[in-house]
Amino acid sequence: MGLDDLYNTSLVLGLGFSSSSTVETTKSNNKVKINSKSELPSLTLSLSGEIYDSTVKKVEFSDNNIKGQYLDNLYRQDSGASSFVSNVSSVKREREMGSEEVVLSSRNLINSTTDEDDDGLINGRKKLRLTKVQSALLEESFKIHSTLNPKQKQELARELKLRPRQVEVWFQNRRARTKLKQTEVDCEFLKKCCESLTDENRRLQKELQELKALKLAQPLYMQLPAATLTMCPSCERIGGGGGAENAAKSNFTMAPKPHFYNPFTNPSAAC
DNA sequence: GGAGTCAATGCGAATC
DNA sequence: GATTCGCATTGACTCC
Repeated sequence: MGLDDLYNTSLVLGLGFSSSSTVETTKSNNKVKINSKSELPSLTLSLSGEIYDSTVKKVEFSDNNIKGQYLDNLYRQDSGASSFVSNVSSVKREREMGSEEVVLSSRNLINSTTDEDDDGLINGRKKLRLTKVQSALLEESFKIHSTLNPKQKQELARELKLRPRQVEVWFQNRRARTKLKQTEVDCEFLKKCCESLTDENRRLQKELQELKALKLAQPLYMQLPAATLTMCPSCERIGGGGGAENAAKSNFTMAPKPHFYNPFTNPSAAC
């Protein structure tokens, strides 16, 4: 099959919705919203060359070179920055978007004839670089909704002159990058939390050690259950049957030094 | 030339 | 069963 056959005689049957309407569905997590107002499915029949640019109605070629250039322009912007080269080997992918099939298959046939063609294609795969305009539009669209429904995908692909699959892949990779970035941010946050908790733990351990040492150094009266010690309401001293003396003798000093008393054993000790 | 970026691929899981 | 997604991976390309 030659280019004449590919380009002039390939008809594309497409099923879609009218461009003036929008679809609305709700997806659980990603908040995809598409308005479903006056949705009218439509069937279109066109030449394969019209797929990526609806403004192109009819193109006639004087020779195969011009035809080839036109084919290239369908897949490339900014001097080759956005070239489509993908071996559509996957059966899964060949199912996608029937209207593109003719063109993709045709291009693939062209590429598959040699390992390297005029564009420097090697094994049918060349790095696609999106143009700034394409990237900007994709980013804008991503800000609005991080996932696309088929209608949005088609629309965006048509605007950007890309395959729907390429738009889909871009969004998948973009989501992956976003997730990776968020993971890195979360990781940093958790690191700081960990450091903070480690410091806090260290401080509390130290405090615990000090309290244990304090307890060992405390006289017996201080080790009484709290319920048995009552602060003297008048002088704010705690009674404790000689505890004060022991406390005074103790090497441990507390400031201000309280007055202990025990109302159960020596109620008169209160001031 | 090695590292990083990013479009593209393949596959399994989930959903309908 | 078809479709879409996430994920791991590949490979082309750029930058230093």
